[in-house]
Amino acid sequence: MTDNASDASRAEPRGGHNFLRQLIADQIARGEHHGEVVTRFPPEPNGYLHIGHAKSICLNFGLAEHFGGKCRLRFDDTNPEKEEQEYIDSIQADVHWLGFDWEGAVRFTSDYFDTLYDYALHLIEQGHAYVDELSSEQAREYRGDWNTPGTDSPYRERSVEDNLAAFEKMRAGGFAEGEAALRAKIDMAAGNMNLRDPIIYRVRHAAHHQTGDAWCIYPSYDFAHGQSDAIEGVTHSICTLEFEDHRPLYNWFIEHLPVPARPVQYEFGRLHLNYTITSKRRLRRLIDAGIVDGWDDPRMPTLSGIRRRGYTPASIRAFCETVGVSRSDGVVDTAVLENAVRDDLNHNAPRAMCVMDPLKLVITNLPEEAVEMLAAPGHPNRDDLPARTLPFTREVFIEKADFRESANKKYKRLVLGKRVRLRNAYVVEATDVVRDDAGEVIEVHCRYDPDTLGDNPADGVKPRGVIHWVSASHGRRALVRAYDRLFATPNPGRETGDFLDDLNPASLEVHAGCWIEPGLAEVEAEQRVQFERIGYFVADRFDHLPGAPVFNRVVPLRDSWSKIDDGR
RNA sequence: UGGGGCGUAGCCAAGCGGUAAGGCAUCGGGUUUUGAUCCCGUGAUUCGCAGGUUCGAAUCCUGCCGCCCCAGCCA
Repeated sequence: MTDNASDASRAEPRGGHNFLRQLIADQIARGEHHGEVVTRFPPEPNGYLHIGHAKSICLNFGLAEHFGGKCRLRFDDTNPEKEEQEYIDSIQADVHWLGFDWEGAVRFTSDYFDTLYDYALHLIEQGHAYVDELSSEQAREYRGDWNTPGTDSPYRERSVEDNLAAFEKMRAGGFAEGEAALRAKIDMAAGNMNLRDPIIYRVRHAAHHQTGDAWCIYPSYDFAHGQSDAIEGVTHSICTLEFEDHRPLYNWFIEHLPVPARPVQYEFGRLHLNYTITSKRRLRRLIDAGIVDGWDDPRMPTLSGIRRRGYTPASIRAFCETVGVSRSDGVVDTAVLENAVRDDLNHNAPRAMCVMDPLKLVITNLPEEAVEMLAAPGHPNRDDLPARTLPFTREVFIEKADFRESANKKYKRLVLGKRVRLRNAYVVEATDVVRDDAGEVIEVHCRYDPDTLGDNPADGVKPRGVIHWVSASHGRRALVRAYDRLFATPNPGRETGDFLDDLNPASLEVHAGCWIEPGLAEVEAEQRVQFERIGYFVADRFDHLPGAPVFNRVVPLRDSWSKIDDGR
């Protein structure tokens, strides 16, 4: 299956509760917002999007979709020193991949720099803002702390004319960075630190990726964000919990400025996943330390990594829906994410066979040149997926783990002297083994029962189970990477102090000598498939070549057996 | 010691004065040519703790405890 296949069935997933969806439904019922809901996804282009952002994307776009409103993509680009075009591109690609389209053109906070500048002027003229020439160190001292009220800056009571002139000097490049900043005149004794005369504009002699050298002063997040929301007619400005105590400031600006609309900020709890990390700093360390291959390594929690791992956009959306949206800060089990993709792939991924750790099985009552083409379904309960054809030959490969010389009855695979069914083919009975000089079994001999295609043996002795296989003469070689979670502990670094000490040493196992059924060698990159009895896999987005197949394991099949009994 | 939040089953999460939804996980049982899927069944005398109001509280009041965020001219 490809992404489009799963997008086709974009049913409203059920499960998690979303307090914002309910709140908006109530508002609309009361006749608010004129029935129109406008949201936005406002990333700063300073890094790659990760699974946590997916929750915000699904929330903002999902709400607009649900209420027939609009959602836009707006880059919050007020800090040119940390932002890059590369991120602007990757963020757009990731949002699209997730399955969302923003209304109209991509927006940038920098689109509104002129208006924002005028708003700043307005604040100065109204006596609500002043240019502070305290250094940032001095400003920190004046700010006080949680237990000490701040002290007014000596520049706080400058005249409007004075401020206007100083602000113009800032804009014209008359100040070096840190020498002056425009601040809102609110309350230096406020319990909420955000209200202790917050910065509105600061000096940055840096070129901006969108506006070039047009400006050497840039608005702060607090000043730019709400006003941009107002300019765009955003009705619900949704952000995460840590911005909660910025809300009074958000409202203060809206109330003191001649903005065209009055957006309202709402906060929700961030997504935390156990066994993973999402901090930009730590993710970068994984790359720098060479532990992963880059931002899109299949083990990374970035959307590009998750995509390369083989997760479907639909499964990420379903996951976000399952997790729900609330105001509490919880930690979601990674198993829920894995389960979401299993759900999707179980329904949509075609089945195939792959032997990852091969052992030769010789069917001695089959002539060497015999090739029987067996039909196999593409999916056990979906006949709309195309069937496949499996060449059945004298020599096939089975998994080493699927054969034992002796085992108890719980072992439902091939045992010397016993029977097992080859998936989609015949029942075989193991008769002999061939050993190498070290005594290791390198070949198993068996006889097959030609009357067991679709039937049990006539003598009533049923096979113990079903194992997968690939023709040794007609199968194709493949490279398979078995990925697992990157960390071995639920909260990396919590106990050890350094998250790098909690790595899962087996997060990647490369299987170079795999055998896949012939039809599988020609699949396209990003095609997903279930290797029966093993798990879900995807043809690598970049490394897979027709004729030189490379598969990534998305997630193994659920396995209730391995944790119960080893069958010995 | 200040300000803002959050505490309901292992994990998410409803409930908002009338006697504890749902999902994931777990554990039983059934079906099965994937030890998968699917299908049934399975858990809180109790809602952080302690008091109080009430015929009746997870829901209201008081006090306490725990966890998260805030002292960037970052977002």
